Amino acid sequence: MPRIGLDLPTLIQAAAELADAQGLEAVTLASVAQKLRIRSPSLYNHVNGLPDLRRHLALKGLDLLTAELNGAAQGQTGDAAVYALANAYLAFARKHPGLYEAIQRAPDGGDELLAAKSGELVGRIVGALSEYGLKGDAALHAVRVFRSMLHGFVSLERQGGFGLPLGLDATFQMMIEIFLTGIRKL
Amino acid sequence: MPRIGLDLPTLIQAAAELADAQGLEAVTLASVAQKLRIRSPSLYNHVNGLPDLRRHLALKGLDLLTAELNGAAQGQTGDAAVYALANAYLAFARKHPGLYEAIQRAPDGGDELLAAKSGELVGRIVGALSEYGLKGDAALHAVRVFRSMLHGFVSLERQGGFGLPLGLDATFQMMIEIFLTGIRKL
DNA sequence: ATGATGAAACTAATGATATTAGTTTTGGAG
DNA sequence: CTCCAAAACTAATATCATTAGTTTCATCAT
Repeated sequence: MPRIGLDLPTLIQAAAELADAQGLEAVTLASVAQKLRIRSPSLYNHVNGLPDLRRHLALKGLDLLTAELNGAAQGQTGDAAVYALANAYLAFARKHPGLYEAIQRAPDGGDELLAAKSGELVGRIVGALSEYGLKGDAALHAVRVFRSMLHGFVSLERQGGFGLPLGLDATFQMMIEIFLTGIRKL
Repeated sequence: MPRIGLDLPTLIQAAAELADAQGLEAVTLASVAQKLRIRSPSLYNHVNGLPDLRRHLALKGLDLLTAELNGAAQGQTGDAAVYALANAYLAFARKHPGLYEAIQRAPDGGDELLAAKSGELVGRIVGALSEYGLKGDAALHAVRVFRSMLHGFVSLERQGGFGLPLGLDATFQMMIEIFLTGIRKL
């Protein structure tokens, strides 16, 4: 039994790589343990079972995504900020499909940390849309619509729901355009 | 061994009820067999394993959804048709969350029947948007954007991604409005 | 140096699942 | 009434998560 020196970040990193390469379904305690050259019960020294491992993946995904969005929106304002945010969101989902899926499938009921990180991400979007003079409920609705569009596109694209992948980037840009045109009319 | 007289439609119906009540994850051969008071290996007389069962759920979901959309769009034209389609889509996803999930998670690679039914559904949407004078690629993009919005909203709503469920219907209506405003400007 | 301690690995065992193989029963066609 | 194929069954295997209990070793206090 050589002492490997495994720690939580290394474990989550291995799981994240598996998720991004083969999908979240492929992340089992058995597969992660095999990748780390360890027996699966040993993982319980770092993580509280499969649900907890998935939760950590979601947390890592939220951290990464938030960081990407923050970086992309740096110094941008108005339409440029919205486009930057949207494109960074799409880029993240394409680069980290497994982590993206982990974010979506995380049950946020009662999980304070998860809710906080999730709220931080939404806050970034709220900020970008705050310049459009939307008042009260309209602002809330606009943020929800924006998120729906982004997530719907990413989700359909990943699942191959669009058929031929031709012109997907153009579709995405047009979607943002439609959104901006729409909310200016409100 | 009393002969139960189980057939494929009954089996799929039982699985669909389980899916809608407890989520697609809860649909296992074991759980379906228990609901039918049968041993799980017996299911192989009707279905070719769990993946095949999931496929049948997706097919049933597509049939139901397409029927709902067809009914809702009957005789409607223009904006009314788009609203009717969107609302029927949302209503279906709320009423049949398990079947909706089954549709999304179905791998359509190489499955002709699945692809055909999927195409039929998309065709219904194409029809509703054909009156807006979109030419060539623009029409393709518009359909994709519409589907992204619908799916994104439904998906986030189901997962609780919007936080408080307050005003979700208003958000949805505004989303359609934004879409229609946007594509008229093209 | 050395020895105790606790963390981190292990083995063993249990229970759920899907799946395959082979067996039994029975409803219905001839 | 007989036979047969379909539809149920039992038995067995493999994979997975999880729990319990065991061993080892790195580190820190002596």
